[in-house]
Amino acid sequence: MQKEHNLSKNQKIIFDLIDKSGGPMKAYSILFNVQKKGIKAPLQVYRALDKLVEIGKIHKIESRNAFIACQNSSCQISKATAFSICESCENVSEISNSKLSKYLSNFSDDSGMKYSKYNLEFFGLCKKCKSK
Amino acid sequence: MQKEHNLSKNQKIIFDLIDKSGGPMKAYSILFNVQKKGIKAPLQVYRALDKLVEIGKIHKIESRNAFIACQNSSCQISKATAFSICESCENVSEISNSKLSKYLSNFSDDSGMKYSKYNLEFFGLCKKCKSK
DNA sequence: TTATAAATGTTATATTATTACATAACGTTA
DNA sequence: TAACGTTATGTAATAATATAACATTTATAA
Ligand SMILES: [Zn+2]
Ligand SMILES: [Zn+2]
Ligand SMILES: [Zn+2]
Ligand SMILES: [Zn+2]
Repeated sequence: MQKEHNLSKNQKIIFDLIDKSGGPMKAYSILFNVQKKGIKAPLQVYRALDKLVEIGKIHKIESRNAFIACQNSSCQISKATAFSICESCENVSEISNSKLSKYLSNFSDDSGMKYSKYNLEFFGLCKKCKSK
Repeated sequence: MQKEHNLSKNQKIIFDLIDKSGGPMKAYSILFNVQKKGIKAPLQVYRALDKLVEIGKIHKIESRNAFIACQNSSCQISKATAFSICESCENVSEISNSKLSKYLSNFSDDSGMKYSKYNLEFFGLCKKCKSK
């Protein structure tokens, strides 16, 4: 059972926007879209984004400086994320593959470092773009 | 046998700096450090960085907006990169593990997407920081 | 209630990266 | 060598991404 997070007003506005968009959104595009709802400053957006990332409702796509709603109901803690990114249309989707996540979560090398978190980004061409 | 890339003047200055630093460096810190050598503008730095990334002499640590010299002589093409990052001291090292790279290079899911590239970042505490 | 933490509002500023345009150096081959 | 195309450089301006600092309000809970 997951912990229920009661989102605050700004957090809810911003999460709903990202979630409905169905894809990755950039911070200033989010800002532009929520100005009519009274969120006027970048910091208001970044604070909500930080919190949403922290509780796993969204993830940051590091290579794109963009944020996407979690598409994987079981990953509320954002400690093990994997994405596939189309380099042509920039479509992004979250990879939910238990073998992969098991493999990476258990990965260790000879550095003596214990990894508590990872983020993996795969790049390529999606079906649509490949057939063009 | 790898292709020999003759670095241009600016590319060489910037690669040498990053390489000697032994760790990740940020673009504007690089800029500051090479101003005495005549490189005065951000764009000069970013152009050299782009080229160095393209030919695999350096990699970008996406989660840190920083650049590190390739520590793995065999990865001149930057298509399959993995790093371990200490969240306390920000030490970064490139992971060179043939099992891991084989596993990820061959990874495919049911999306019909063929992945030509990946970047993986592991996070945790390094030995030193753990024992503090 | 009272204190504590979490969230908000606002202004300013810092950091990271690109556009646009002009010039110079380099490598190839006629 | 001369002409051509490609790559690299120089410079100024600006765009895009993100945080600092400070004041106030709202939610949580002892
Ligand atoms: Zn997720
Ligand atoms: Zn695509
Ligand atoms: Zn490398
Ligand atoms: Zn450390």
